[in-house]
Amino acid sequence: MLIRLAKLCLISGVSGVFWSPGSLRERMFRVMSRFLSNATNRIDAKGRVSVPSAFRSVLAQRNVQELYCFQDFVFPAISVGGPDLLERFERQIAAEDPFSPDANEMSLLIHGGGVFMKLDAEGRLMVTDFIRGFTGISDEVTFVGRADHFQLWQPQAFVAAQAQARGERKLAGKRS
Amino acid sequence: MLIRLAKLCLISGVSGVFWSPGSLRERMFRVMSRFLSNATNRIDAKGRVSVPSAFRSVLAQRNVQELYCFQDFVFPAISVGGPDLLERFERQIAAEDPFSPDANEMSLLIHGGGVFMKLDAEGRLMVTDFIRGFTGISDEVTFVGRADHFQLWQPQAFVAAQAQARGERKLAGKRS
DNA sequence: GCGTATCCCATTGACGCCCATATGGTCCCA
DNA sequence: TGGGACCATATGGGCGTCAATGGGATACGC
Repeated sequence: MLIRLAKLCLISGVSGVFWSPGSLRERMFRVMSRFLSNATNRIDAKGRVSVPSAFRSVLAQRNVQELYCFQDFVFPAISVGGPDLLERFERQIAAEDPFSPDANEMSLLIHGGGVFMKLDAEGRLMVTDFIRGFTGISDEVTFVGRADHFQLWQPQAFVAAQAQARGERKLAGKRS
Repeated sequence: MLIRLAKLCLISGVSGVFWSPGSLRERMFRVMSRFLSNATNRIDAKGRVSVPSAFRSVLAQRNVQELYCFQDFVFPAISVGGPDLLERFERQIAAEDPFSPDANEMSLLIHGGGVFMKLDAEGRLMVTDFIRGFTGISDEVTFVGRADHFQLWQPQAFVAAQAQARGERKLAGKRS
């Protein structure tokens, strides 16, 4: 527990300049905080789970009311961010050849595979079948910060993926 | 030809709606009223199925009373939108040589392969043989949001198509 | 007149909104 | 420095509302 809270404490206090897309105003917001670290919360009998407070305050700072959630392209995880996330994807569609089947597939994933969700008054979200089926989540959720968004993982799947990523980096070379 | 028609679909649809000029307020409105996410509902003994509430409210915001339904150009799915969808296609045809093979075939698909439908008082639509035959739908329908329209899929066909699209994206390494 | 589609009402199960509580941390003061 | 009041967060649960579904009744077309 001590370790978990210590991790969370880091999140709110982060500051510093880093590059991100968007206008100056948007960047000013993002500079102040980002989604960092991870925490595991339980799902209650009604299928709800509390979003970590640190993540909620990041959302509040960014004036994010509705959460755009989609099934991640590479990991068995649900990625969660503001509507700007969806707009970035749509911009990406518009950027590449809009005639390509690629764009059509992209739309199938980000529109057909994406949901807008809202938190309740206590900062909890419903863990729907949409989330459970794709992630394998049953009774616990691991929230993982990814700077401009965060992810929902099945706890064991997360530690496994993290361990594998760590191993691959070790094999890849001695770069930091 | 199929690719060509798919192009027309993308031109008139996804990219055409959301990147048109307009005030921030107008864009906000459009953002709020997109068809997003997917949901699977049962067909009752009379052959009716409830359109998800989220989609119905989008239709209401756009003052869509009659639904224009047509067989999708690339997927085994029925695409559903307002009359404006059909009008965009017709404008597209009018833009080309009216006697060209392209325009001819386009008309064959959007006119010959399209119907108008209405929802009942509870927001349900009849699943006709027109829909069943083309999609393979039997007792359940998956509604899939596609930004400016939505689609009716046979549930298994949808997860298969989505999985394939995701697999191709993963291989391409296009994760943003 | 019979099959089909539309209208209307009932049911129920899920979800949103609200308040309660416990657990653990922080801060203040002796 | 240690104890205790105070606070924040995570979690549990009651309850009302609404959406999804089922089914009877009626209108319409062949």
